[in-house]
Amino acid sequence: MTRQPLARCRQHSRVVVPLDCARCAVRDLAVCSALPPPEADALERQVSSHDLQANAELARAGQPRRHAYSVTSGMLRLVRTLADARRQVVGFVLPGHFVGLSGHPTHRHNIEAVVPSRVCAFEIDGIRDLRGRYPAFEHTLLDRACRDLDDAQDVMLMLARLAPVERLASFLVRLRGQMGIGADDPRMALPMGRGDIADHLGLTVETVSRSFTRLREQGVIALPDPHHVEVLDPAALRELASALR
Amino acid sequence: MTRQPLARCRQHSRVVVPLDCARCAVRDLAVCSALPPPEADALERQVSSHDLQANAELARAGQPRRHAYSVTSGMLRLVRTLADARRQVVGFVLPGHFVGLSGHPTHRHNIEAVVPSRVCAFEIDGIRDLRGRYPAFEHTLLDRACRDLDDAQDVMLMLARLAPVERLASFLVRLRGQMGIGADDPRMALPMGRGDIADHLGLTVETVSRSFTRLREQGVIALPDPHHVEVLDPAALRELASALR
DNA sequence: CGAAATTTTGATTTCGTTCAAGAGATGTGG
DNA sequence: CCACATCTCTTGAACGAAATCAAAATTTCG
Repeated sequence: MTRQPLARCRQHSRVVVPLDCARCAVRDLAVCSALPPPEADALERQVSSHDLQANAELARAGQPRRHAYSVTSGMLRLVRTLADARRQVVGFVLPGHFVGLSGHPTHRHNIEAVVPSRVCAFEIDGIRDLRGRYPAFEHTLLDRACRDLDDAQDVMLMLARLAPVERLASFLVRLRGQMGIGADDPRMALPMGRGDIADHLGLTVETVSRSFTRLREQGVIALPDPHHVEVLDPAALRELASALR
Repeated sequence: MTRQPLARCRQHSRVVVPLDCARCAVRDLAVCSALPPPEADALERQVSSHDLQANAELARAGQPRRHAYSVTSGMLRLVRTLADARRQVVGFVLPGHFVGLSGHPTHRHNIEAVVPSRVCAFEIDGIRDLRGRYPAFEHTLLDRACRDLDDAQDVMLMLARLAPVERLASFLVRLRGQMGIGADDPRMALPMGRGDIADHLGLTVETVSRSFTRLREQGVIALPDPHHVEVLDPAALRELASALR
């Protein structure tokens, strides 16, 4: 139920930048890799790259769905808001991931940048076209949709049945997975604020903050600053995040 | 956190029945319709039909994923359970719907019959094969996966931010949609028990029961018996279920 | 460096859970 | 087909955990 700072809609919250797929940092992660090189070029012609500043809105709920996006750098959040400002962050989108594909003709949530980010925008029509022509592309999309569905079900269990500290632990474990952080590396960055975490976990900012404090007091994590976590006791964290596979 | 009656594992909880796709009640709803008639026959050879009695287990979490299922009659539930018996009903599966497709090699939840049901079981390998050979089939699967993902996100918002009465209202509206009940028909059946509803909504049985009572007291619904609801004030119900699109 | 925003901590209230018991439905065997 | 036993659902009372309200501490950024 956190009130989010309005996305700054001033002129340069969103800037088109030159496209350079050959040097794309997430090329092998991204859906693009599902296409053979010549067709990847065809895709490239339909794609535009955009720089977003923090809190910029890439799409708004209810708008016609014209593009899908692949994140190159930074982090996006998917946000659903009720009339009375109750908010839910459905998920965070990290580099290499794809967002915005759906049968619905309109967006079902806002897509916003958590931090300054860069995305590739794909024309929906072009995607439909490529889906029809390159089975491998459609195959990749279906695999990803299945994985997203599995993740969504993890989140559902968390929201339905876990206590606040367990939700936070589960979130940290899940995020480490998404970020590809190895079990050996204790450090992790939390680009999003407490409000976003609260709205993702179905809690208030205060409860999230208290949960962080409890994990710290129990020696499970250290908090050099609000945006950096060090996992001191990975086993304990995993134990709390029982929801995880 | 409701303890569920154990699935009766006696001999005939699951029975193979003769297959008759031509007379399938859900033929045009089901994924089968994505294949042209000759190939539908190929599919038919890989499919087996099963009768399940109430609470029979079709799959158990952790088991290798060998089949996916299309429901012909009755109702299934997808259940995730934690070590300490906390339970979540991820979703209910109605006739014409498809379940069990995922990249994961093992099942992530139990698949159980809510009431006596009939399903068609598809070999996972056969599906993979058909996906490769018939783009229209894969296309249908992707569309369905996207829709399931949208639904999952509706549920996430409900779990994260709605009050008990709102959750129940949202559930009733959603179920009516899934069941294809028209706005003109006030009656609906609730095949599942209060425990399943509670575990779907992230509440206790008591709170679900009280929420039903409150909706009844407010004149929004009537409850001829615990398994039948009559929607007296559809507008009020929709208003409460604000989560809905 | 200083102002604004974010995060943390504390006190109080509220709502859903828990515990307990009674009412009603279901289904089995006589 | 009915009586009885069992299971499910509903209702009530007490408790407790998270929300809310309030304010101090810390971080961020111009």
